[in-house]
Amino acid sequence: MSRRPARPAAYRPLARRFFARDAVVVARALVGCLLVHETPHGRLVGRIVETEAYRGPDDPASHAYRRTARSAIMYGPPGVAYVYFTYGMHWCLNVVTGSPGVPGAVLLRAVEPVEGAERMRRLRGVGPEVPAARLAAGPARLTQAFGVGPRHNGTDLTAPPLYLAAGGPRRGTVVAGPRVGIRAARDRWWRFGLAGSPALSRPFPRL
DNA sequence: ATCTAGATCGGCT
DNA sequence: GCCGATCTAGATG
Repeated sequence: MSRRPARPAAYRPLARRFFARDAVVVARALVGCLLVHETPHGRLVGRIVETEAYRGPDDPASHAYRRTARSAIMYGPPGVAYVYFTYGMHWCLNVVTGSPGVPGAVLLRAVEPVEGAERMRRLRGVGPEVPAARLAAGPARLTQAFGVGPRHNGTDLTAPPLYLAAGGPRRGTVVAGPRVGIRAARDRWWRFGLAGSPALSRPFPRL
């Protein structure tokens, strides 16, 4: 019996057309996929356990609700990174969805480390008291653990060094809930997660 | 378990 | 000027 090795020599990037769909569809589909960063110091890999969809002029919570210098990238081609700065100190990573003129993006909120947990620990500046599953359990923790920052804004996420990859058959159930930190449109359940994952930024409310 | 404050600054009303 | 698509440490039930 030949089985998939735990640490394959390479991962298969998701094609650009994967992202050329509605943000809500892509957000749900990305749960279980992989985030890969090939750095000079080694490869960092995490399984995506939490995402959020942000759309365009119909979504008051989205940066692309209005087209501005910052949000213009969400109006561009899909499969591109949108990295923004918030709260004076944090960076968050999105992948642009839809098609030029139809804005959208998916915020990567949490991954469970698959490869490179030790390096992630150093990048986070935390010790062994933090369990591996908590190293990238939040949008700003994720970027810090993966060494992602402003230099990645506008880069292509369908090819190395920083890319998204297929994750094989999805284990577990995808659940939905209101987006975190969003007051507007709380009835739109555009936050998706792997039910019961220890790497979620926070639990999904039971309703 | 749940709350609060404080850090810190770019974007945009 | 105000306010975040956040995180951490510390206090309190």
